[in-house]
Amino acid sequence: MKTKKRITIYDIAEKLNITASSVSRALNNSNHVNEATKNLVLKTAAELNYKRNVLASNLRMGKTKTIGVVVPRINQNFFSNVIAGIEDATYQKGYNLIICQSNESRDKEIKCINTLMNQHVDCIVISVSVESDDHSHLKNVLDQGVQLIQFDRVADELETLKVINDNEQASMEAVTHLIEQGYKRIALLEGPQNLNIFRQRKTGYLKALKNFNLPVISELVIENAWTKELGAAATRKLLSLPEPPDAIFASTSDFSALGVLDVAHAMHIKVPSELGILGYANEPFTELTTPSITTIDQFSVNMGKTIANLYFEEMENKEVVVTPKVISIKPELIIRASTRKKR
Amino acid sequence: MKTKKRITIYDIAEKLNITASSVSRALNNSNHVNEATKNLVLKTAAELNYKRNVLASNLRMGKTKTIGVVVPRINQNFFSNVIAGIEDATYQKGYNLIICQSNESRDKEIKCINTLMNQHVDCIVISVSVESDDHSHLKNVLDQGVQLIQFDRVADELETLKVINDNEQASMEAVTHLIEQGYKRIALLEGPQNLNIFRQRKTGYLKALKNFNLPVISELVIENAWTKELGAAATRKLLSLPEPPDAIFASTSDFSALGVLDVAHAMHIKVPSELGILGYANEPFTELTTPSITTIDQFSVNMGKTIANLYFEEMENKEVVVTPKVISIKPELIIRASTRKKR
DNA sequence: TTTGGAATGGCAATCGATTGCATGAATTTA
DNA sequence: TAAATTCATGCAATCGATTGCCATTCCAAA
Repeated sequence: MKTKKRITIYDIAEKLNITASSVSRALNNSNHVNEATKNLVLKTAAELNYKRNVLASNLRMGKTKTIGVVVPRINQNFFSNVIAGIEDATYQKGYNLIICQSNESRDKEIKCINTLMNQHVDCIVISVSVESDDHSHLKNVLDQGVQLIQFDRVADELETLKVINDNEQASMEAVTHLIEQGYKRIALLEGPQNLNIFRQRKTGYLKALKNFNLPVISELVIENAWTKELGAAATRKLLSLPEPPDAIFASTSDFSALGVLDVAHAMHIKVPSELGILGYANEPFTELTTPSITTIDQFSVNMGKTIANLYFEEMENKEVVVTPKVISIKPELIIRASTRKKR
Repeated sequence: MKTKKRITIYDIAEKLNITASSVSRALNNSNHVNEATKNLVLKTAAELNYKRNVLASNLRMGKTKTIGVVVPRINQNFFSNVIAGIEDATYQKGYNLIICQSNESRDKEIKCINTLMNQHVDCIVISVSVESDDHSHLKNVLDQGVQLIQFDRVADELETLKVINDNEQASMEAVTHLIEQGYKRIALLEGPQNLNIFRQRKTGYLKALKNFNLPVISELVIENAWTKELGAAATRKLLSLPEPPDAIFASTSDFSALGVLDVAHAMHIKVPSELGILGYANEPFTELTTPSITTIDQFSVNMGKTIANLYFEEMENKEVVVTPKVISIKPELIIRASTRKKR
């Protein structure tokens, strides 16, 4: 390991017989240096292959051009897409990304936040874990003066920048679609209601029913069916009711919709003629199942880019105190075979 | 933004009427402090909610407890799984992860490496982009004394730590399986041959044919068919041959296998009876297609953990100059419907 | 000729934590 | 009792970059 000593501004200064101050000013394009020396410094810096020591710079400046991202799971399609979007946009501005996963655990989430704060990130982007009810750790971030942007799963009560989907609207459109296809007894698989996205989706479901004067049948609303397994279990229960549903809206995820489909297959129930299935998130696999699954696309990569750009905008007019900004992205219903009852 | 000033070791020192040196020693559990003062410092630090300024520490120490990861695409299942695995293992050791994506571009890859080097990461983990033939930018990393770990797609000629899959073996097993199922004219969709993983998979294919004394039919080997679209195009070409293949090994990815399947469906060719299909990577969707696709699992999350642990091992015995270590993970053939010709 | 101001650039402190060396006290050994 | 150790702590430099303040030079206006 022959670690040759890195070139510093002092090396440049020495070579040019000036002080480090001037070198620094030249490199930062300050107008407190002569144009000639500025060029000289730039030229020498290039020659010596000088690289600014960001560690020193960060310490001095108190900022790191780094954004911390906390998601429940990195390897979940929606989240990895959002991250890809963020990376794409931040990269262009010379920002770095530190990624943490909370594994849906409140404890780990808190630790992630602490780590990121210790790293002095300039901004934290988070989609909260399912366990996180109390958001004091997020409040801390704000108190420390660090920018906080929530996305997708957000804590409503915290006044932060937010980038969300219009879950209610999407859900309403989805259920409306089911009704228009002629489904009459529509079941809802709902997610943990402490997360607002799942509450909103439920609201959309209820509103759609109301719009068409359909009754809300409580036995058709299943709590906490947000994994493939839970979705399957819920479906078994639903389909063995005296009056089973003729459609199931897995408002939690495409994975639970997949559980529904599996059970339907196993019970030889025809989809979509006997049972309509609708998922959420437009996971890649939804167009590959037989039948393909109708679902809702959240424009996840785009969401990531929006988050990044929101941050940069805020940075630019940081003096102006804006009311907490919320950007809502309208998701799109992707109609596929699993709900095409009418031909 | 009421940024209360952070507590530093000087604040603790002042409060206890000692110097910052002693505080630092106490916090670092040095044995150059009295046990009593050490405890006192620890207690006061906790009371004042002291957090070490890692920026300052990093500058002084010249290391950052940060690992940089460069992958072609964050939101590709294999890579996001590997990242998840790395995160999981590094998190426990208090390390951070900076993630970059090269987007399969050599230019971007170089920029990523530079960024990470500027950030003084302790280690760079990379799976090279398809465009990267010349690896001088990686050599640079080594020259600067930064640990470099390659995985999956590796530059053979660079003497670094490597974590790879035994592609040749896996490929051979896959083709052997096809032969044993009774397929006789087995086509190969191969990837860009500048990447060693694709060369190895081809070698495996050739070896399997040889083992069974089957001829290599050059028109059944299609170059550069590594996306869904290219896989589909290749399939159309193959199936319109005077003597078409009875099986296609999409050695590049499950996506190209998906392209094969699509074309087979469109041409009303029965899978697996008339055409066997075999993919690579065990993407989640492969068990959801009709028929489900036989593929090769790479234990991606586990691969990530292996990478992280390899780094930590190396750290511990850094004095010992070990010959560049290569860890090869044996992938597993997942046999599904798309190749079950015999019943 | 004098004065005022702009343009340059140097000095030194600062951002916090770490650490080699020195000092002085306490303890042990001869 | 004197010399030799050990132990605890302080001092000051260091890691590089940044920046407020001051000093000098030079030119233009009065």
